[in-house]
Amino acid sequence: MFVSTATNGIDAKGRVSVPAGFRSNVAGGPFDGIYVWPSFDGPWLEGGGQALMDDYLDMIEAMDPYDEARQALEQSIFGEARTLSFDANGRITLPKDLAEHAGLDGKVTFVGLGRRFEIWNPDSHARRATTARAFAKENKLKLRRPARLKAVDQ
Amino acid sequence: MFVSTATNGIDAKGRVSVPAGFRSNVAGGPFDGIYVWPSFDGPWLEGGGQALMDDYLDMIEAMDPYDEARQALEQSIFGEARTLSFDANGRITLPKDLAEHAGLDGKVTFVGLGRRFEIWNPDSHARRATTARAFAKENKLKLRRPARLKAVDQ
DNA sequence: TTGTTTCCCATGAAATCCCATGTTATCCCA
DNA sequence: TGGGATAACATGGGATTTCATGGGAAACAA
Repeated sequence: MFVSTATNGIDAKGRVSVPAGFRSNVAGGPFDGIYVWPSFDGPWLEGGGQALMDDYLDMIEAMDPYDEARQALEQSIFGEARTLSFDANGRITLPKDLAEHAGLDGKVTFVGLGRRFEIWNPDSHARRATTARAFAKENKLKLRRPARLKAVDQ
Repeated sequence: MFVSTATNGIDAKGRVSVPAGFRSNVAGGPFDGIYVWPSFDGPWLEGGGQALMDDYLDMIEAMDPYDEARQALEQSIFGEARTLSFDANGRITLPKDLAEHAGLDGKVTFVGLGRRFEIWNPDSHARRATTARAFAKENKLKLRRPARLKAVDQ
């Protein structure tokens, strides 16, 4: 599970350390690295490990082959995603176009969100985190008991 | 189940002993430790084990992916949470920003609340416990034996 | 060549591990 | 039921490892 937030630097070669907790979370996969693609929702990046991509594949395969939404998702996720491998010190090299999409420069913020994570410009993320906290407080009642807990007769 | 209240010291390195009863409650999980994040409701910390985080993940994933409330909750829970591992003696190291959020200094109070627990400044907790007791007395008639909840495969 | 990418090693700071100790709680047996 | 033995717990401090980061050399591409 991806949790917590960490800000690391981008060096002159475009390298960024992936937080150690994120790395251990994808360890054991078919390759030593992560999948990253531009969010189609805004100026940040989405990422995850093999397990996340398998989930998306299952969801997409459950749709009809020529469903327009399916084709859009296939294109926007699988078409845009990169496999970024770790170097011996746990860094990835961020491709320029991805850095551009997210407005990354100098420093980047990794945000764990459970099954997946996001990569943000630190300033943009700080603003978002502030509003999110207020919004979470107002909307906490939307959290409902998990579906896997069912009432039964005793 | 997390129950009872205990107050332990923070040492110079920021280490705190987690009450033994809390530790045994999360034993057997994928890592030997707890998840802790700042409450978005006030100056204290929320915590739990893997089971609690799995519940939150289920609840959040049951919401519409583009619901703003969902994104705010994802950010405020998973984005802010830390995995704090126990050392050989059952201590965690409290990150400075978490200690700051809860106004912790010298001593901390763990409060068991069933599926989750909270971490408080001992003085703040004493004040809250007093008002909570009065509130419970006024609202005791709301207690009803619920239908039993059982975990089921989905 | 010239620029880019990958691999390798160095370094300082921070986090973690390991061992020691006093105190409290629990066990056990008379 | 008393009371000593034993184990569990909370705490302190030094040693070691991990982590993030920087830079050079070798492989590769244009």
